Amino acid sequence: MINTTFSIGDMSKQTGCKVETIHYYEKIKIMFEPPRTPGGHRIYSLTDVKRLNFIRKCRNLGFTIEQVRELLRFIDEPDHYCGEVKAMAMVQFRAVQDKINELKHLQEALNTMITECKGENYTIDNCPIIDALFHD
Amino acid sequence: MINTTFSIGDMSKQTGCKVETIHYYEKIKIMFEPPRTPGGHRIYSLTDVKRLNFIRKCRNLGFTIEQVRELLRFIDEPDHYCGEVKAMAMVQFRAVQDKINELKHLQEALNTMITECKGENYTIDNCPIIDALFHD
DNA sequence: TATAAAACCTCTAGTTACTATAGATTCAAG
DNA sequence: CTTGAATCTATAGTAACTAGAGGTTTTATA
Repeated sequence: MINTTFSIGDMSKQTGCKVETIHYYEKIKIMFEPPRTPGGHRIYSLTDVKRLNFIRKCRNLGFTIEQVRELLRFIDEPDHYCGEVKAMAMVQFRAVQDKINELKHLQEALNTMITECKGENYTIDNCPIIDALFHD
Repeated sequence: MINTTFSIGDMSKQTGCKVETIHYYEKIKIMFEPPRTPGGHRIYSLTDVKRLNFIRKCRNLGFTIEQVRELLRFIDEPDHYCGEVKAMAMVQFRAVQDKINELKHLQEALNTMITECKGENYTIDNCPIIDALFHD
């Protein structure tokens, strides 16, 4: 069949995106309002499934909704260049790198505290972790 | 002076924590309600400054407010052991490690897309990034 | 001491990206 | 034809703040 249709539940299964989230994406207008059955249930096409997949993948890559919205503009409107997309991906790459560095610092701090702490039966009074955190 | 006092603005400067956030911490009861001036302004002590510093440091280390609340219980209530604190720090350490691994995967995916993309004058139609995201 | 500006007060609503609930309706299977 | 699953709309809740309105108090300067 060329014109397969999907209920919102089908879409949900295809994409791993919850039904409520699809409603939400429609509300914030990154998914289009689909046609309805006479009873009012949403009818989706394969294009919709692909679009939703795109959105989910972008989200998993750490793009914000607003960034996804921008990427979708590239798709929805003609006259955009691949370079624009690449630039966004590179910005995102650097943002991820920053986040990784930050977390590494954090991990070091935790590690220092953990290795210095004897644990067990020592009381809070002389716990190096509390100490490190509490006394500047 | 032994009993130095601080206005909420002083506290804010000492800790780098916004005034509104201090209000918020009071509302959710991780900071105590301090005494007031006759006019109703909050009066803080050095202990309050230290407590707020503790909270901010924990937050910067990635602890949630609820985890901070638990750590504060260790401080506020006697009869707790250092080992409990250490255990929480270790759980946090592992959580951070997981997050780092996740971000590294994400970064690889982005990198693959970026290196495959010629950018520049190529149109959206044959952009490998859009392609990778859109066509499953 | 008067006054004006800065800081503070309370309360409410907004942020991000969903998630969860309630109560009603529609659809699909037997 | 009936029943249970899926769907509908609308609203409120989540985390951890942030921002704003509109009013009062404090502090610094003239």
